[in-house]
Amino acid sequence: MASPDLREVADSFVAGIPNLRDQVDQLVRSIAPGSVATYGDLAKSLGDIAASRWVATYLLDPTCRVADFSHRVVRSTGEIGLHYSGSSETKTELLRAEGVVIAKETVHLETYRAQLPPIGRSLSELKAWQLDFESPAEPAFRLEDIEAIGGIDVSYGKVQAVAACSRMQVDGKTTIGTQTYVGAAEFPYITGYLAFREIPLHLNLLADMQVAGTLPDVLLVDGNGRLHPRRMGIATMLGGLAGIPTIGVAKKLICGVLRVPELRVGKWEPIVVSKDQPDEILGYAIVPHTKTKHPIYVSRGFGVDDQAMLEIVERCLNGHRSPEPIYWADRESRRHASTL
DNA sequence: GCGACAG
DNA sequence: ATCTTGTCGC
Repeated sequence: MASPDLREVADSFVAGIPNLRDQVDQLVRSIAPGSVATYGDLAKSLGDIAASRWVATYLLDPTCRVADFSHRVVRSTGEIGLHYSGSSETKTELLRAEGVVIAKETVHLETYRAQLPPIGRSLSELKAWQLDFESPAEPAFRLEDIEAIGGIDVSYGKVQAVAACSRMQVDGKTTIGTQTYVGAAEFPYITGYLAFREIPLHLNLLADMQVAGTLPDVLLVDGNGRLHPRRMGIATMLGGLAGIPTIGVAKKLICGVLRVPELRVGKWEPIVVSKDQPDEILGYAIVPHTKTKHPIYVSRGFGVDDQAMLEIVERCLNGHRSPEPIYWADRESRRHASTL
């Protein structure tokens, strides 16, 4: 299997990501004076209610390009909510001036709710992309053939972000080296869509490593793999795009439930879709050491079976909560980002 | 009122 | 993820 030019993979991936800010701007401008929409209405027009918190955050930012129209966006309860000016009274007065009746700081949504236009090429399309994503054939993974285990993470500075990949020997604990890549993270963080925020940085870093001949044989990714609402977390998508075996390692549970009531330090326990489906295992949780009560959540990314996955992660556990490659990538990317 | 979700 | 002080513990 010819390995792909990762710079080209990065460029074409980026080309397929919509600009959510532009789309929210367009939607907000479409709300006529005298009517309102909710943050959730806008998110649904983008294609996923999960974006509602980001929409609210964006519209409350004073530098937002549609700040002058953002008073027309209220909470799902009809409550006026916050305003970029810092004053809900200002927001209320702006709405009243446009003829909207407000009682008890609340709008009657049934009366004033605007009809929003549909948006093409947005979150709905990204969701479909995740559901339809076709991973290339997974080459047989042979644990005895690997020479380097990588860990990849992203930290954020004022303007730009830094991706770092640290490589360790097969013992999982001996450092070989770290490479970094600085770039912009354009796409916002929305639960379930982390891949579209961080993979552009990941792929460009991996492209640099491809040139340098330093690509690891397996990559631990800060985030989930199969343990994802659509079974397509960042680790799975990155591995499929780059053709590199990956494992997802997260610090918080995004979905699913623990199959057992309690975790024991150092013991893997399955995470399943629900108590009713105890056989569909999405990933595994483990409390890595005595110092912490917090588990990590590990799931298959691409090209590695569950048994090899757990063996690799175990080798990398060395007194920190995260496996060493991720621990170091996090440390280095954060240190670099703090200087930006 | 509560659940409630990677980075 | 980031914003943030001192503080508790190994």
